[in-house]
Amino acid sequence: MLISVPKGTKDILPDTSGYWQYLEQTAREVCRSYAYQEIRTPIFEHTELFLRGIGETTDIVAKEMYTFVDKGDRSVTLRPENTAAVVRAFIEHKLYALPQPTKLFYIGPMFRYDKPQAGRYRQFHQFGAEAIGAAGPAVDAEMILLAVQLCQKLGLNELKLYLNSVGCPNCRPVYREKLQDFLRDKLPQLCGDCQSRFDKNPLRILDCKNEKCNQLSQGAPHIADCLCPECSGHFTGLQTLLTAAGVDFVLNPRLVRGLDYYTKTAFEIQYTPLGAQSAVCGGGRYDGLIAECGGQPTPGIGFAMGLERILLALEKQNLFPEISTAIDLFVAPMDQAAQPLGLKLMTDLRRSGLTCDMDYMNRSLKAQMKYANKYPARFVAIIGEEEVTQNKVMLKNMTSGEQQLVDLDAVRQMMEEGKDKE
RNA sequence: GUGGCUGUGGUGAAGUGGUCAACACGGCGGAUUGUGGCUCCGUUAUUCGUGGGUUCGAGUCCCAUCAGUCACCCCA
Repeated sequence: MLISVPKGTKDILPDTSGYWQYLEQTAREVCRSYAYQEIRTPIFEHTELFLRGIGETTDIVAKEMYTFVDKGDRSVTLRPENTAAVVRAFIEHKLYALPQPTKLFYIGPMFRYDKPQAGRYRQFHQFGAEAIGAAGPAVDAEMILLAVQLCQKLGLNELKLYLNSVGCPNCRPVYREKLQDFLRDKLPQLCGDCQSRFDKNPLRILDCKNEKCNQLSQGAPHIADCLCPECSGHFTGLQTLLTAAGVDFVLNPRLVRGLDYYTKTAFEIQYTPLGAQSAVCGGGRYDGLIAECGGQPTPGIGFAMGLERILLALEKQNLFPEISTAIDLFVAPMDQAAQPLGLKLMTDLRRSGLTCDMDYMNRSLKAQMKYANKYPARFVAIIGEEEVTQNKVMLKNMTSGEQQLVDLDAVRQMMEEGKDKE
């Protein structure tokens, strides 16, 4: 019986790992230019962290976590997202003692027990950024700019930025009640999911894809109209900043985040061609989270990007860079007696940064030439009996077809000359 | 978690109850016993996701199971 990868996981093979490296590198570059520094937190944390941070009633916590008890009887959980862990680290290592705000980014795998689908895996990867310690809308703007700029740098267009404010503990309950009042008499007509949402999280009803629910919720009060002066000022301030920065956005009063910790700003970047998994990036402000996790009350904002989804979008738009497998030199030994000389040659060249490979399969010379062409190799060094006795190699330039018998020391020189000509 | 579709070699796929499971690409080997990207030749699935069942006989029908995929749900 063959063993395959667990459901919802994937091997990233050499034919695609280059795209991942490109994506990660681009993200790092953008972060560098925004002065965000990388943080690497553990893949698993105490379950308690996510219960408190994300919220016990959210779907993520209620039914999607990989939770287990370890041999020391501790309940631990594979991280389903990384904001709670970053906040934990912020408090644990007293990063608040450093000049504020603390600007961090991360790249790594996350785990959710979901039913797999295109762009949705049980182990998936997120790139995310967090800015902790600053309350004003300018950080919100920077955060959104960072996400947008990364998308632009990757060449993605057709992206839409949606913006909303979900209020704060002062004004959200007020809005919640208004919304419930509006929906109360329509309750029996709503779908089953929405009926149960009515008490738990009525804001999510606005986000329901069911057409009937959608119609019924038309005309519902907008949260933007119910914000307290503080939140409302923050929201308009952010819009002014974004407009000044030349960022297009769409106000979406129905945009709701799925995690409990969000306050004020909520945003999402969508790539519509991806269908049901069109949300490529999502984030927002979480002014209550740090205190919730046991720190001093501290404001914060962040976002996360689904890298598999970004990759899907890049693929759809043909935006992958060319990944070359070319090498500088392929060594073709005619028999095993030629191997020591070949190895020695390669070791010298590799030390000086050249890429070399050799045939290890005792193939015929013809087969070796064919193989060398797959890379392709710029040069091939043929080593037969005669070469071994003379301590030389037959160096062939694969572009020009020229070849000559040369000393080992001369090989590098010839290869560099060849490079100049090209 | 709910529902629809799919499952044949490394890959793309023919085959819809009855002799060796087409074909294409790729891989390997050869035509040239020291030389590539073209051409030609040979070779490459004791077996049709897995396990049961129906039948004289199943890749082909039925059931179960697993996996993939799409939609819902959820979210990045």
